[in-house]
Amino acid sequence: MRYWLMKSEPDEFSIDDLAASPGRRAPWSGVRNYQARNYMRDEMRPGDRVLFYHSSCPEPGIAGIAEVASAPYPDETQFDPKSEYHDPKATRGAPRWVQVDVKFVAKTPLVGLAELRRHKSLAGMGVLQRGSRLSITPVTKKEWEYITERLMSGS
DNA sequence: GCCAACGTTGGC
DNA sequence: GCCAACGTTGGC
Repeated sequence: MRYWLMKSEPDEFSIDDLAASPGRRAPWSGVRNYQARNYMRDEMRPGDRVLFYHSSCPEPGIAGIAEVASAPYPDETQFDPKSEYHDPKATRGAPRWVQVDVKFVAKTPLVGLAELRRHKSLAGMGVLQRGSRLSITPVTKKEWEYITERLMSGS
């Protein structure tokens, strides 16, 4: 099993939105970056654990935990001319973008970006790298345990 | 709103 | 294949 961090703008789709989705699950659509797509397509497996990160908002940080709940499959929005995620170069015969389903596990006390930066053992995390914009990044087991056991416990 | 950093595009 | 221009991300 692997661990991931996935960014979402809470104005668009928050951890609460995921919790309120039918079956507490939703497709992670709209990824339009090749590296992030490749993570979903090549490396994610159902059951992988996800840190749900809120970005571009007043309090950026990890807001909850989710789980990968499907294999990758084509993202429908790429075929839809009316979607903001439409990709004119994608065809059903040769889809370009994929998504996975993600399932709600828990909402947690917010672990803010400044808090994450405070911990040396998290300094290698993708989301903390200078200029990092990647919406999906791998998380190591050690980082996962550090965050869930030490930064999310109690409070 | 600003701006640094990054990814993508397209002319050559 | 290079690289300048452009658009986007995302923290502040």
